[in-house]
Amino acid sequence: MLSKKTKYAIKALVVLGKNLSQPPMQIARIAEEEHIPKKFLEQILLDLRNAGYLYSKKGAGGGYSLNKNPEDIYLVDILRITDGPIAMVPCASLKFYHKCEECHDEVTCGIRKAFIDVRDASLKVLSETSIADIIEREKLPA
Amino acid sequence: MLSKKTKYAIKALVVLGKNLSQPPMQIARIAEEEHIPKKFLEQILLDLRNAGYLYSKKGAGGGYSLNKNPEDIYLVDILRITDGPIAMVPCASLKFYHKCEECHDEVTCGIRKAFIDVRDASLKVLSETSIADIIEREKLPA
DNA sequence: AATAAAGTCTACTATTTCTATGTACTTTAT
DNA sequence: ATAAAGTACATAGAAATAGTAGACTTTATT
Repeated sequence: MLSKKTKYAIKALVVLGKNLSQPPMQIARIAEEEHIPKKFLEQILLDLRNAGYLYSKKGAGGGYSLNKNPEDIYLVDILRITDGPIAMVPCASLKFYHKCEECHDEVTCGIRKAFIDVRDASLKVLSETSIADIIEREKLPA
Repeated sequence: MLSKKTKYAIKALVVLGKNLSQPPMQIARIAEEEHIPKKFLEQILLDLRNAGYLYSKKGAGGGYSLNKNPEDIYLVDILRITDGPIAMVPCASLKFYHKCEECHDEVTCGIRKAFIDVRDASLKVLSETSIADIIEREKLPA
């Protein structure tokens, strides 16, 4: 399951993606609109900022805006920042690989091989879906 | 991430799948071979049994064996028993669907649509991979 | 019939991870 | 100078996961 952190991150990016040409948007406003606890959202936006996806401005009239085009922000990127690995087992992870403690022999492990396939399948979708796609889909009928 | 419960369940099923023609195997032996806490494994095997995947026999000489062919036990089934939903958001789940609390309008929700795609992708792999496949893969070179 | 070897069932505890909040600090516009 | 914002770090609270305990039932063996 996706953590709330990640869900909030995606929601915030979608909101900011709709706010492109406007002045930066305050945390408090995003929090209110999306029903996200403000202090929690602060942390999340900071993570996204430190990862290069957001631009922030301090002081009066400050706030957050996207630092990339919505077409160039993919779900994989966000998930990896907020939730970590995409794979369901650490030994099948590309970016957060580490050995499973109890594993005898990783090379022949059939479980690992199966979950590498699962990872590849979800990775494909997550790498093809951008914030722009999500915004676009909200305009369409179900 | 896969819970340890699920990982243990898969390992146990694989062991039992290799034990097909032999007499039932004791929990203690599976636990030892796979380095799984025995009492924890008891619960897991019980779940798998109650779901119809294992046959059990009490008393001296008792133990567990598969109640289906390894070819007919798919990863999806196991995950759903031990971990629950395959989807990453409840509103995109087939078997464990429920509304996301904070969701305004599910029908147009772009996040939901994206994660339905993700679910379909992983579901496909998980529904195509059986215990027999895992056993088969362990025999192959990396 | 007695015994020991197994699984069953329910409840509980411990640990970890996730979610959220609190406080003090920095930057910037007015 | 002041107020409006973000930044940083620490901590608390809640929920899920992992693991443990103990009493009970069934069955093979003697």
